[in-house]
Amino acid sequence: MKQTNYVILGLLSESPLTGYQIKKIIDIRFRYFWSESYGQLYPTLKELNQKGFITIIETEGEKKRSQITYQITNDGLSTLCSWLGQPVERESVRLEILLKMYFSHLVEPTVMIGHIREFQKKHEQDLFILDLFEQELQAIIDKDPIHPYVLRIIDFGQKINRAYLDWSLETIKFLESQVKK
Amino acid sequence: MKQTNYVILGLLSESPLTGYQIKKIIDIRFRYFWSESYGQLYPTLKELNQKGFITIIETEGEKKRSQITYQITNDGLSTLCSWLGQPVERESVRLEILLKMYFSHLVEPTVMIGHIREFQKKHEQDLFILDLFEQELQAIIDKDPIHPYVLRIIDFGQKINRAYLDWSLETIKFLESQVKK
DNA sequence: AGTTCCATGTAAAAGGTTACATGATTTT
DNA sequence: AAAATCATGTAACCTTTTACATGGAACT
Repeated sequence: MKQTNYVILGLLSESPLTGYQIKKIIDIRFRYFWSESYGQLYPTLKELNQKGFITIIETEGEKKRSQITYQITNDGLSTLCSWLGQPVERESVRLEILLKMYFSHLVEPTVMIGHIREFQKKHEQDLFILDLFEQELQAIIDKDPIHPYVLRIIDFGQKINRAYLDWSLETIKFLESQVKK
Repeated sequence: MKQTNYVILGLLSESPLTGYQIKKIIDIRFRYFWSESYGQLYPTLKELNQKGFITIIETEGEKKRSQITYQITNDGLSTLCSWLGQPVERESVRLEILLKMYFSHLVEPTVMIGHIREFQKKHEQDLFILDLFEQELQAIIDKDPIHPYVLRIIDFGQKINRAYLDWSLETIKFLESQVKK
């Protein structure tokens, strides 16, 4: 079963959510290690519902706005737990910037400097947001047993982004030394 | 045009290669930031050939073993260079281990400790190989103007893998503290 | 009145993996 | 003689993105 299923089951194991809310959570909290598109999410929600791993609750409960809130079932929860026990299989990383860096001796060093500055800007922002998250979470760390787990994934993001930024600085320095030649 | 095209063009910009050799280089040198399958590579080589970005040389030049060596054309080279000038677009990272970590409060801490130890082992090996690469390259750094560029991508790999390993150690420590409870 | 956000969805295309087939060569 | 590696390729399948359509609600 594709991974999208488990992301959905995992998020629904915490609380009932709509497809739209699931997408937002992935975009914000999982941004630096996961992504999903609507074209993937909505059909998968339907499939999970058909299989009985999730059910619909309070369709148009109070609001008239069309929204479908899903809840995980016992079947869904045990499927999720059995997946958690399986060995980690897929680890896919594809960084175009490294591909470009590798071949960038073919163009002016300034070209690559531009790319890396963009990369740097993006990951400075990511790190900034993660640091905020961490602070907020540290303040309420004991309120929920999940919090220390969340902190671990925030820490991962921080470490990775710091590595990205270190590399960017060093690489810009190197490329600037190439310009002078 | 999909990224596979540019990986191929990039590698052929250094020297003529067969599809099989391209695959091996990607598996070894680009392992920690890129991957390609044969099902993707061979058809793409055909397409690039049809478009005139690469040509076939010395098909069965000396050896009788069926092998097709490709060479980049001027068209291919200028296509590659124009891509190098375009802003970096896709940066896809999908780490199942973080997904599992996020939801792992649902299972025994020992389960996740097992997963992380595997992860750790894998990236210790990666780092070991990168350190070897670095040493070899440092010894011949002045022999080719490309070498300092290659060193930059090795450095990236080292930084990322060190971040992975730091995180693994800290996270195993945290999970072990959860076991005792 | 217009824009933005909420919210769901689909169809087509693109991207990518897996499993298989084939056969030569080299190593054990 | 068997196993591993070199080498190419394809077809089926799965996964994922993109672009579009729809319309209500909230904000400005």
